[in-house]
Amino acid sequence: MCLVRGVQLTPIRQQVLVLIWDSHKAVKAYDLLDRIKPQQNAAKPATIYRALDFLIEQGLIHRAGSLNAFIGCSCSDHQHELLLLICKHCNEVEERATPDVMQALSQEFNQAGFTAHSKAIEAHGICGKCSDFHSIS
Amino acid sequence: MCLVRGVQLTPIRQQVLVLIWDSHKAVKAYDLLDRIKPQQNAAKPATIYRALDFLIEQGLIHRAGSLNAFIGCSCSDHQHELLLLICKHCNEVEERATPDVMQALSQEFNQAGFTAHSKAIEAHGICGKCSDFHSIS
DNA sequence: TCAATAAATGTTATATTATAACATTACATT
DNA sequence: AATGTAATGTTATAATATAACATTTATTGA
Repeated sequence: MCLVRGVQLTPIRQQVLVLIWDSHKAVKAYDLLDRIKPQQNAAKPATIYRALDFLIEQGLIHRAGSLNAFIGCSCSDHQHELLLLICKHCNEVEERATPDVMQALSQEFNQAGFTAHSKAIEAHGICGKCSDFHSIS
Repeated sequence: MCLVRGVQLTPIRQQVLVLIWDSHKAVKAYDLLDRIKPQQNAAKPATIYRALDFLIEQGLIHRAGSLNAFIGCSCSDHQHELLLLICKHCNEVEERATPDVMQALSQEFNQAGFTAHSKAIEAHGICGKCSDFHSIS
């Protein structure tokens, strides 16, 4: 994908991307910094934030504003405007493409005369797995 | 409203709320800290963050996660799950109640088996006023 | 090819945002 | 008055993020 776009997925950027995809939880920048140290001994905050900026620009990850954390984008090649379902219990983040919601949103933008460049929806609550577990036990 | 709920809108909390409502832009915590100093000489970060926590709990303000900033909630008495339209040009934030979007969202939660406790939608772009201005000039 | 340019990274420092932990005060209830 | 609770004061520090400038690496174009 990066090849096609003529941008470089350098080792640092790739390592950060892999670390983010290592779990389905939102990851903090400084956790990434700690975890990239074995491979990038000289890594500093700027190292991470630059990689994050790049990955966000390319639509490969999202910033979860409500958490000050980052999460891989599972639909990078098509639209990556999506809904993040953040579980308070297991901390996993589910991403969903939401055509209906997005269409309703677009209408709202039109009504408001607003030109949207980016949009983000974040919901906090309890995911299916965790509520199943609780109701069983 | 706070009376009805049996919670205290103390001077500090009220002053913070007023300061937030002083503009329709999202306000940073440390700006609030500076601006409350004339009235609350002893104010420290904790002073502000405690007031902000209270106001968020009561649904009187929102945290705009994508900005690390805070904005008054114009619909505190009914549902305060809403859409924030953040203008990159004038920095004003318009809030809109969005029944259609919220309904589509609820369906999405059902499908995902997700129990939502809170939801936030933030859009970045250019507001009507600013795009009018640009197209005229 | 090689100089010029641009892109990425290294490095140091610091700015910004937020919370922890414990002390004190204010006020209500018994 | 004693007790409890909510709010605030106070000090310190943690966590998140960027600025600014130097150096290295990749790309381009003569």
